[in-house]
Amino acid sequence: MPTMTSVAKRAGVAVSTVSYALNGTRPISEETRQRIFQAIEELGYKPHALARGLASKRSRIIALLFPNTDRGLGFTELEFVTSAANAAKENQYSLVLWSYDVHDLDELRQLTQQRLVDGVVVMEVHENDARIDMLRQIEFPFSMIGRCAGMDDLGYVDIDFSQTVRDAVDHLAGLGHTEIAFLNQSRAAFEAGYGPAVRTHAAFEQIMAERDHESISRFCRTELRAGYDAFNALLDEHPDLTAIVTMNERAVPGVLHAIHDRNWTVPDDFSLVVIVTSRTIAEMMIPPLTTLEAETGGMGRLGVELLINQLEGRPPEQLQVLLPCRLVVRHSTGPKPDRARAKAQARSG
Amino acid sequence: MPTMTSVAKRAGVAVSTVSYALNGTRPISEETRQRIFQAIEELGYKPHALARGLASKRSRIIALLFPNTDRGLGFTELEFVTSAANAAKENQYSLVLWSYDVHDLDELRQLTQQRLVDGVVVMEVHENDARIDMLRQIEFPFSMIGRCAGMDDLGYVDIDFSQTVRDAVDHLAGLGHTEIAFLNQSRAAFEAGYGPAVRTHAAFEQIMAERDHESISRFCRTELRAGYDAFNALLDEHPDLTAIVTMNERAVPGVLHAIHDRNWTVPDDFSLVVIVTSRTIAEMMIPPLTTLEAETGGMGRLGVELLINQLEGRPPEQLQVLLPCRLVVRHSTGPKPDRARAKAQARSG
DNA sequence: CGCATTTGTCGAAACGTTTCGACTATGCGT
DNA sequence: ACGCATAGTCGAAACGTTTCGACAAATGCG
Repeated sequence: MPTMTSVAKRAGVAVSTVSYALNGTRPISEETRQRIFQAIEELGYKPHALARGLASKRSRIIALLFPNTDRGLGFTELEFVTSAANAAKENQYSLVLWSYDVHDLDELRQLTQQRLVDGVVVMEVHENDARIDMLRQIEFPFSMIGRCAGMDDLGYVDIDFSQTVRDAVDHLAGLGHTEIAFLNQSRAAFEAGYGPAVRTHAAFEQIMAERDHESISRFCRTELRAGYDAFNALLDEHPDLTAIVTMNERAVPGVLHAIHDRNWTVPDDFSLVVIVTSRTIAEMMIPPLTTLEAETGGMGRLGVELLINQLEGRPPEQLQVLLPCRLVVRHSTGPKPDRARAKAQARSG
Repeated sequence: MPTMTSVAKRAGVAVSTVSYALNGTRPISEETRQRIFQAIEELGYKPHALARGLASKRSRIIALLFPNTDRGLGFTELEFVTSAANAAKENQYSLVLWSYDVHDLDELRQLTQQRLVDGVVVMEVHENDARIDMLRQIEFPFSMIGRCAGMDDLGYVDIDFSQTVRDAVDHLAGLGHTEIAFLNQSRAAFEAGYGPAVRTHAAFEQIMAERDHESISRFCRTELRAGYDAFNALLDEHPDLTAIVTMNERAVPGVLHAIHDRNWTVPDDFSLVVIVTSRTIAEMMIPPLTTLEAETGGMGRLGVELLINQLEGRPPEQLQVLLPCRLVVRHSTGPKPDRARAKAQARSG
């Protein structure tokens, strides 16, 4: 396997000269450069990543830190991972995947001490996140997907949850709906300070307050059955509900089943808008869902770029980015139904 | 940051001794070992991954090679990636993600020459895969998810497509269905030699031949609209069809729409079994799908373990693994409908 | 024309490990 | 008592880069 020394020999120069030519660290005459690159070409030389990293103290590897839940990542996170990998590659970095045990802070410390990676992108940041505190304390470079408390000087990229909820409610209100509920993710996630759950909840409350409406919301585990039960519970308590906003994509099938079991159809009898989800999910349901779609790909990319900018000492264009979601109207939302008339019709029909 | 030299000083031994103690490369007296580990503890020392890799010529990093398609990975692949990362971690390896351009072989060669990784796990292997040929030629260690031609001595893990298709057909036959079609993935994938598409096709043909039935199958792009059209085309040509087997999960919603638009219901008027998919997908549809579910998590793990065994010179328990899929009966399959009677009823009703 | 700067290059010292050969005790068989 | 393997340790040479200081030649400037 060719090494830098063999290249230097063949080109008739010192190894340091080869290094300068390769990295542009110092000026090199055009003629020498030519000779060097020719030698490189002929030998098929590629710098040894580890040696380079050891000498330069920069491995050009970054890690993506993702939570090690039992049921793997959600859909949204997938596009995320691939786009992060692509973004890293475009910047000549490698991306390593570190799953972490949420409760084992020490593991994370160990990992950073190995000096394998120059920095980490932390996924699923919580409101008070011990990991962030630690990284900060040991001054290890990082960027975040999501936000946490006291983050004024930290780089992050997140979804603009507040605006997204507002857009969802506005869409429904535009169709005449007034009795709207919010179906959150699990109470556990909320109480753990999971950003999306906390922020959407707060946003919904505020928006309803602005509209002088009661804020009806409910937690729901991220699974079919929980969605089914949650919908029924919600309608038992608030029979006048005509629409739901939710970020709980896994519960949606359950909700649809429950609606179906009432002999209602979507969107004639009930409207549903799912926020922060993807087109693929939306099109998988029947009927196809009206959504507010996040550009998750963009998030992975931005998270990586934020980190790399920081590593290279480049000032980022924006240290903190809030991404909007795009409203895509499909077939799960429609005008507010007239339940009284519907009932009368059913009786006469 | 503490280094091996500082540990050696504090313990009053040579650096090489520390190395031996750490790796068990040579015998160390119990007493010295104690002193060394105490020093390590006190200093909070962790070996420098790059230095270790450089000196030992083994980075303990492996790469997962995934295709860089525009629409990102499918759902199935997600669990896959996370389980691979976990398996690597459990074996004290790091996993880096390399997306590759299918057409750029040179890029792959470059990557391997960087000597960053000890080996690669190749995803989505094709029947005649140039990448595999290259890796083989340069004798770079690898394992495969999927199979390719001439792979007798290569390690791989794949799904037992043939058995899976058989199980699907048997399930439908058990319900009385005889007119069954297979909805494949895109013709492009098939012609590119994409293993799953090729193998399921072949299996279906053979099984139908065994049953003395015509083998009706059709290619279909992996998207909603294509599923819709494919179903209609299929039923125009073969009006007696009562069931479909498919591995094209993205087309399924389209198929369901098309069925719905005929005023048919699933499973009363038509049965559908989706193979090599996941529970999450199955539960997302209405009605929940009868599936043959792959343990994708197991695949990622196995692929990684296969590679690591090879790297460590351990003989693998099994060099080649075929994973079965499990039949999960939900609500998209039912007894063969009696179309004639149904029609008569409709006329009289 | 002389002096300071810049350009282009070199050699050597890092970077933090592993590994090899060599050396001293120690215990063994004879 | 004598050689001999073995346990336990050391020092030094890798591994393949980057980076620093030095230096000669070329260039600019008053």
